[in-house]
Amino acid sequence: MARRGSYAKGIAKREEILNAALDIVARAGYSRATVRELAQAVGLSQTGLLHYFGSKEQLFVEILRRRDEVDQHVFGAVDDEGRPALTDLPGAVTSLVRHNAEVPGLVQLYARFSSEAAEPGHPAHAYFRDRYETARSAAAASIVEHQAAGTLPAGLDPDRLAVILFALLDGLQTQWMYNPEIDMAEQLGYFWELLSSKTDEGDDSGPASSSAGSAAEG
Amino acid sequence: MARRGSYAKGIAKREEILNAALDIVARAGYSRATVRELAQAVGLSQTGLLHYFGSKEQLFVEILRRRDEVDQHVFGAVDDEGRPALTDLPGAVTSLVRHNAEVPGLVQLYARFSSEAAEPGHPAHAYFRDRYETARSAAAASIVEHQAAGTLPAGLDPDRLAVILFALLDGLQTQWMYNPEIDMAEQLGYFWELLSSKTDEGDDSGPASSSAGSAAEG
DNA sequence: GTCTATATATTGATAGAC
DNA sequence: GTCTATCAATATATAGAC
Repeated sequence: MARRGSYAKGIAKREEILNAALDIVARAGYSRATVRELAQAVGLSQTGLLHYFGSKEQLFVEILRRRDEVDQHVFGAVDDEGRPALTDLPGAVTSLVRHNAEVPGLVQLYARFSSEAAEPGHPAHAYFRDRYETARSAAAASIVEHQAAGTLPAGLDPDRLAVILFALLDGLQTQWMYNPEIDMAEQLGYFWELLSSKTDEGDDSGPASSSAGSAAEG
Repeated sequence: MARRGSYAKGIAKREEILNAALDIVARAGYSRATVRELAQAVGLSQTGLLHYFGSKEQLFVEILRRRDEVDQHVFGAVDDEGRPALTDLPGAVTSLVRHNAEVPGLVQLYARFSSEAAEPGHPAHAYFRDRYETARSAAAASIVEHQAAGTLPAGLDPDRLAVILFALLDGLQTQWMYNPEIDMAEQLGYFWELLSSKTDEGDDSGPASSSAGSAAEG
């Protein structure tokens, strides 16, 4: 849109920074993920980088957002126009998990930053809260579709299953960081297996505790 | 054992510090969990506290160890002599989770510290690695017993289920920190339900990826 | 054993020049 | 937009007195 010197370039530079940061973090991990290091990696001074993202927290949030966007396109949660796509949920999630095992630094960034931001006053608290909300909501919707299509047992509770799914993803990553021999994809596959072999009964008593969704997971 | 001035007192003081710290962290959370704050809370100077635990990391590890011991006794993973007890695993874990919801600060400490220590070089890395190993091992053993007793389907793979169980516990806590309305115990109950309604078939293909165990979980 | 004082290190943030 | 320089805020760790 806007040419003439400034606006467009600023956006481009932001993109460049984000992509580079994503790359560095993926390899070097969280400890190297200081504003200075990241800045230097893209040939900027600390101040230069902070010019684009007011604070470290905002920078990190943008990095994670960026990553989500990429993952969502790669693993088919959204189509080329960015609209939610109806894909094979188990397959997509498993692919995602397999991909995550290739970028340990990002897994670490996600784990650390999300646990730091769990503190209610943290600048990135809302980001994660909303992200979980959205992800659960999308996953639950996807589960419903699978049930309609007969690819997941109708007896499953979409909302609760969505919570469990993302809990599992996060938790697997933690254990994997301590023992890379743990095969996240394999474990996840077993989980789907457990679900599928569930006897197909109607609904049950307990009230669902939250909403549902289908974004990518860190 | 040893009387005469020093040794015994040192141990007692350590205990006192640990218990107090546990209490403070449970209420105040991780941000207040600086060596200084903890020291002051037990009427010591920062140096005074560090005299008992060489570093912050060691202190935190001891706090978590302490907590595990307490939890294991309360929730029956070990008997009064400290030997592994054969108890109702689903029940014990659910009780534990319910208890954790009462001590948000500890959940936070666990989440943050365990994600920090995930970095391979971290002083507490080995502690968590071993803890997960032990916990999985004990849980898997417990699952086997339940299967023998007919309280869990024989078709379940103990090793993989143990990984999934602890992943679920960790992950639920994360989501719960961002949205306390998420009922961890309820979610866990649903998970057990899913398992129990599993059609009771024999074993299957996939190789198990890790070992098993039955300690408490943060 | 416990304290005071201090060293040390890190890092995020700001002021202001170019 | 980008840099240099500098601040300021923590926090942990250590030295050494009492």
